[in-house]
Amino acid sequence: MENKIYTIKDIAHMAGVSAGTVDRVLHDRGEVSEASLRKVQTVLKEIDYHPNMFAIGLAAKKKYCFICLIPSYTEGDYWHSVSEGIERAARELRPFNVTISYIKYTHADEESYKEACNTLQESKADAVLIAPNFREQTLSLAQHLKELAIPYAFIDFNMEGAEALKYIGQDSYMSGYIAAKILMRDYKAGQELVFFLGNNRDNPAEIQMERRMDGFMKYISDEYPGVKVLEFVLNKTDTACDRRMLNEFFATHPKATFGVVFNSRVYQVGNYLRESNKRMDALIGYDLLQKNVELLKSGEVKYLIGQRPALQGYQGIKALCEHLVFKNPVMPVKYMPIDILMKENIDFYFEFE
Amino acid sequence: MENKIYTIKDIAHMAGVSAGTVDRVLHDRGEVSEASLRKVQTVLKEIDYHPNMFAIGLAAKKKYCFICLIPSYTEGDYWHSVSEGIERAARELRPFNVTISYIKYTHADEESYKEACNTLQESKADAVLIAPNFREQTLSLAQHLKELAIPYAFIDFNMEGAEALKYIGQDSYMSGYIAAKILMRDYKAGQELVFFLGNNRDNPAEIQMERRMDGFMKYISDEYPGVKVLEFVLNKTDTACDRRMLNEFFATHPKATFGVVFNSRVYQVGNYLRESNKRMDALIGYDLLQKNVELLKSGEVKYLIGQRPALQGYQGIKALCEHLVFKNPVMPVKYMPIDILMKENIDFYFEFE
DNA sequence: CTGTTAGCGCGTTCAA
DNA sequence: TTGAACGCGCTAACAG
Repeated sequence: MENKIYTIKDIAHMAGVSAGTVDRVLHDRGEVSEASLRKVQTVLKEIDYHPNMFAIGLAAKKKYCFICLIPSYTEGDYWHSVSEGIERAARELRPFNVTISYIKYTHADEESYKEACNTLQESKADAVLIAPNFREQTLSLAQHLKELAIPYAFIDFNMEGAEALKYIGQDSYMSGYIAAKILMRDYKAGQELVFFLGNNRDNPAEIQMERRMDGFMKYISDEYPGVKVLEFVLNKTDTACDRRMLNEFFATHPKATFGVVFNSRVYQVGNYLRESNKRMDALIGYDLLQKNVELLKSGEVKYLIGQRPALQGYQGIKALCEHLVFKNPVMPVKYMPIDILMKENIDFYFEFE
Repeated sequence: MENKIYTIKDIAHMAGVSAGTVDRVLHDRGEVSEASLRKVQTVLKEIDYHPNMFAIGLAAKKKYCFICLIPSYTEGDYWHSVSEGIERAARELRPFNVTISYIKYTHADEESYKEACNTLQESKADAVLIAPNFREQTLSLAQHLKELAIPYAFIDFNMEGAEALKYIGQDSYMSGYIAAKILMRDYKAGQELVFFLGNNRDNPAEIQMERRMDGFMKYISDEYPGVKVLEFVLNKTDTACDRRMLNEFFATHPKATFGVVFNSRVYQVGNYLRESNKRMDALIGYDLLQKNVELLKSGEVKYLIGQRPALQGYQGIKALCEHLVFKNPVMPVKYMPIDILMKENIDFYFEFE
């Protein structure tokens, strides 16, 4: 357990070779005789050598170009948080000559995704962070990257079959299960449940929602098997239409006072409630979008489940960097915590700092 | 929004002085004429200069000695987590010549704390991280440090009146309020509440418990004003005694099925329940000690409130470093998130990585 | 008061 | 195949 910090010079001295040779061995870029190689390796085995990161950062001339394939976003939405995490990683890694750029696509728009994938294939990246969308394009992209030995990581959603360096995201099934467990605390016999769903069922991102639903239903069927579950499809954009439909829905289902929104747009329901001066007994949703958080504070939304989007972006980039730049091993899967937020603890919540 | 990365040389060039002078200005260690000072400051105001941390790390010769005054601990307990965070910070900061050492005391033991404070005053530290215990000694220690201009930060518990560089911890009142809100979900009329309390009321750490209790009672009196609340004092060490007393307690109070432990020793109650093959309808406690987590998983404990001890240690050290080494401004207060853990999300929980 | 200079540890030439 | 030499950006010591 020596505490001494060894430098390349130390190793060179001990092995009886020069620093240059040690460096060649460490980065095995050949041009080293068998004899020197063995001498250096012997020394390396004996000591606990950790290169000085600061010297590496300072000296490195190699530029790394990371590209992120993520949905485009507006201020305060989910992918905005992801990009904040990415930006944070970018700042930390800038001294290592890592530069990060983006290729954005429209979420759930197949044409847009396809185009983005193509753009990515044409650009030359050293590593890629992907928020996957459509399966087929993703797999073909993964294939292409694998052939070029370009490491790639997935965030948010794991595309089975495309073996990425790393997947970072939440266990959707369990987060659905927890949503149910939290929500049903307030349940009293006779009340009905509403699932507010998105209207684009062809969307691959719906797979995630469905896993959440499965988890949710698992809890319901275990603990509250008799509960009546209604479904209401929210229009992604047409608020006026939603409003009419919701009015009608709540008029015809007066007992439907427990709501779940499986995507991150619980604000659609929350805003409706606020505007029409209604309340549900309990409404739960996902993700801490600004709009969602406001409604949590004002009470229309009772619970939010957080999945640390910024941390996902941050860790995704860091993982690629660990692998590519620092040559450190990387765990293939990292599940994010399932954070439970209510009016009372939302103010103390943060992902960083 | 220029993206250019400026170096000291750039600044020197722009200001028409030498790099040495710029360095003197940046670290205001005098020996600079009014004229040069102004020229450099003008340039600094115009550009967005961030020194290259790697160069700093590589070049710095100054040694920094940080000392942590914290309770001694055993594997898996609360202060062990804190120290893990500190160690993580230590690893990150080692290249900046920051070394971290500890002075430990026995929690809630006034003599031990006094002695530790004295040891600290005699040792020469460049910065100090304090987990405060007894008020009087803490204030006098703070006074001493202030006179020597040694920065100090508090974690876990804020000692009012001793103006530290930073306080990092949880809002105890709110975390008590949340504990009540969570616990009472399962409440059914007629059931009784038990507060399991520690037996050393003279302990200053009890102040924190009391704030939690206040928050808890605030919720109870707002939402369940009629609930009967019982108290049970746990012996810190004498398990056999506790066991007898608990048997008697539960025998005489069959409706007392809702429990709260305001300190981190919910495992005392949980283990009793497990051993005597009992269950309470709901039991909530604080802190993710190994023992607590096990009981959460096996069901004797239903909820745990987490307060990120490791992050507290980590951020405490980092704050001192930001202030002392990097000369960056530091926010005086940082509240930790109030994490809600249940059997279902405990496996995904982590403070780092 | 100011400019110059010598490293910090490592990556990368370039001669030998 | 190797070693020596330079520079990354910054700090600190030194000479002017």
